[in-house]
Amino acid sequence: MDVPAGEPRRLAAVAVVLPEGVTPPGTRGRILHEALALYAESGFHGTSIRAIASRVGINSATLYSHYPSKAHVLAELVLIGHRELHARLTAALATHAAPAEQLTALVRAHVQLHTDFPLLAVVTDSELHALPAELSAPALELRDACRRMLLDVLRRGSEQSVFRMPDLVLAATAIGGMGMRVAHWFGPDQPYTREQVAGSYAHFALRIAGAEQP
Amino acid sequence: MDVPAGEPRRLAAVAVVLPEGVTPPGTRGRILHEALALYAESGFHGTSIRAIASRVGINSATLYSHYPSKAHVLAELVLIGHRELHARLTAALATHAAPAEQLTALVRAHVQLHTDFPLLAVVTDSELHALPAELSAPALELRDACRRMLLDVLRRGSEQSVFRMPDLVLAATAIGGMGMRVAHWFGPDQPYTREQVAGSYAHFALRIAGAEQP
Amino acid sequence: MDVPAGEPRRLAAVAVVLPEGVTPPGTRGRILHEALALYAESGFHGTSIRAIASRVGINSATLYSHYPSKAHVLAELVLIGHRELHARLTAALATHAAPAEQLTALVRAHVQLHTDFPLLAVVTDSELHALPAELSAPALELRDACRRMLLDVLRRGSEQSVFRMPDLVLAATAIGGMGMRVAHWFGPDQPYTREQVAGSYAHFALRIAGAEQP
Amino acid sequence: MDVPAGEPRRLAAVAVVLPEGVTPPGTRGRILHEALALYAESGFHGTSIRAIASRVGINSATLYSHYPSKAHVLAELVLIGHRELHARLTAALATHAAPAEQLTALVRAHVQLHTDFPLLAVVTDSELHALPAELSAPALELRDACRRMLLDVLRRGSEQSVFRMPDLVLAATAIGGMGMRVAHWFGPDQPYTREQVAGSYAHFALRIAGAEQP
DNA sequence: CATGAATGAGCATTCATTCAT
DNA sequence: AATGAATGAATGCTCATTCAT
Repeated sequence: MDVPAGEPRRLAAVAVVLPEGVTPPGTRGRILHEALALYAESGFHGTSIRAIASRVGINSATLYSHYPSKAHVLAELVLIGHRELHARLTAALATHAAPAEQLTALVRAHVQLHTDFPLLAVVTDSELHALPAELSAPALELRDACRRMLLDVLRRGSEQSVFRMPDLVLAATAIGGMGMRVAHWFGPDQPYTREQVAGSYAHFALRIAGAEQP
Repeated sequence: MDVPAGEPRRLAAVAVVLPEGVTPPGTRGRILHEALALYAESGFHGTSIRAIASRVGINSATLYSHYPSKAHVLAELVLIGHRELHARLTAALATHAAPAEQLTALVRAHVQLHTDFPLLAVVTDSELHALPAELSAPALELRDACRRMLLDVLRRGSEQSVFRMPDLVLAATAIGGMGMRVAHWFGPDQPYTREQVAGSYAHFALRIAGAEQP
Repeated sequence: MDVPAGEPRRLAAVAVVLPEGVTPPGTRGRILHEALALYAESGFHGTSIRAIASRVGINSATLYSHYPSKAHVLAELVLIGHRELHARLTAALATHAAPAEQLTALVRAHVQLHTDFPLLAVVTDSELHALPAELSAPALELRDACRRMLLDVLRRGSEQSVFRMPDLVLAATAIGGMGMRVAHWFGPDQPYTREQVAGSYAHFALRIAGAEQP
Repeated sequence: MDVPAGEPRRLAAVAVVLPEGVTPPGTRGRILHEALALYAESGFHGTSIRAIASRVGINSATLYSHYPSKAHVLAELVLIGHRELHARLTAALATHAAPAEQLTALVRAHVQLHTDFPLLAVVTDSELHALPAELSAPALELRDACRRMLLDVLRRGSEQSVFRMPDLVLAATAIGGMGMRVAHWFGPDQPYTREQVAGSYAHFALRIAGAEQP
């Protein structure tokens, strides 16, 4: 029931994009790019240090001049992804004060992160568990903060009777879950723009929350 | 924004459960069980044939008396998962004729598959891409059939003006996506029963579809 | 300088032929046939017990009802080959009393063994060394007897001044060596009959021995 | 009828010798040496990468820093062997213009290659078929060129009525075959020098060709 | 006689990582 | 910063052989 047509690849997107400003320059940045492409396609355990190095055009030993281990490369990607999500959600939340507008902004931001950086989102969501606890901890804190933002908005909307939903936490899981999945099917082969998807999903979120319909 | 509290594990569930009647007997079935546990926790590439064999209590070479390769073990799991989903959705669809009731039944079935067999669902959804095309093909056909069931119900509901949504396909991706994610957080550590989750999610789906609210 | 055109296969012939009367009946005989084909093509170490069993159409365990080990199958082939050679050479020697006629008969028999049973000859010559000493011993005795037959004929011819050659042993190695190589290139793809090859090689042997030319 | 006394070993020689100047330096060269010894004794399939590495004194993984596969090690040996043969035959041919002298030089060179590098000759002749076609192709071309050199000399000798033989191609197979076999029995345990063997075999070749005897 | 399941040892190869240069 | 060589451990898988049925 993952809707757009089923190909065996893990995601539909191809372009390897990282948020601006956060990618380190030079070889270190190229390592990050190529690792992202491979981790997204084949997963952390399915990707070898040699495969990354080969795509970068360096010797695999050289990678260790830039990162202390294969896991640290993933950790940096996972952290970049979570930081970008957290920053966007924080900014979205600040644009409005009313829960309905905040929920809209939050979901739009969440979805657009997944349309703008689908590879990063897939890696951030699906490969985090491959990291040892001490490397995933910073990302997990950000993830928790993001989760609380959504729950807070839903709670305030409920308290103000702007929202009406059977269960707050379940609504949050539903809204979060549908957004995360976008990274897997969004890509150049389907007809929607990022704004269309984000807008529709924000609309769905309002409906899930039981917001008064305009 | 994956809501219940963040631990580094890939899913919250622990019990290894497979649908009744489809698990082969004897050693072959035990291999399937232990492989499911490991594939769910560490992924296909993160799981070694020796790790599976060791949990089963057999020599790793013995595994090859039952499956021709590591990938065939995954292929059987993935196929079982898709078959169970397809069977449940088909049965759900048959219980009613009206789109709203059908959508409710469909989403309840979809969600309950993810609460009843969370490990299988995670493997089915996340590890399918590790298979060579010829091994994933049967599952992909079933997946496509499931996708069409959901789209058909939404389409008929729209045509009968029972549903009202901005875009049919996007609604389907949202409904499907939120259900798939359930496998990751549902487990013994959270307070909801399978019926509560299924009921709430069916409710959310109706709202996403813009169904007339009672 | 192995003359007919160079293909990567080990020998040109294809038909799997064993001497009449010596092949055991039933499954045991079929094992011998298929083992011969595989040992000739890929060598003892390059052939697995399962490959033999698969060609025979039996389970690999069944092979052990007929032979105590993989090496014993080879040992039987090697012994059959040496027995056939020894029998033919003995018969050839008995047909005449004069050294020149004896040498002719001996070389014709030697060459024809290699044209009649090229696979067996290749296995007999090239795979014997893969056997443990106790399994190869009976064949080695026969091989030694064959060697002595040739040397004796050459010696008697020399003593009677029918032959005239720089060195007896070296002549024997040359005559033996050229005959052994026949198994590698003789086959249906080249224009000579077994009689033509045998006749020419016998002629060459007489010349090597420095026999009076008719 | 392989004449010098029968031991179960594949060849009588022990010293591992490779042509000067062509062996790569350092670890790569040592790998080549030890692989030659083992391939000659036990064949390609009977030799493990670990056995080679152990004789070299390196970890088996280190071998892959020098050769991409076990087959590539054999391919290099087989190519060295064929190159050396081709070079020696070419040089031999150039020393004289008359067919009889050319045949003598050719056979002396052929035989001496087998006395000087018996292990290499055995591997070159007997293990080539274990290579995939693309790895054996360069050697097969050289082998073909060598074959044509011998045939050309025999043909010119026949045309000039210096040689007189029943069949050109069969004479070539005989001359080539007897030379190849030398690698198997020549060694420290027998009384002939390389020059004695080469001289006698050249003499035999002239007789096979039916050359006018001085 | 034949089998399917089982095994311990071994296979070629790849792994992430280290280190001297 | 970058490399080629090196390594110990591990990879998926095949080996010849055994054994209960």
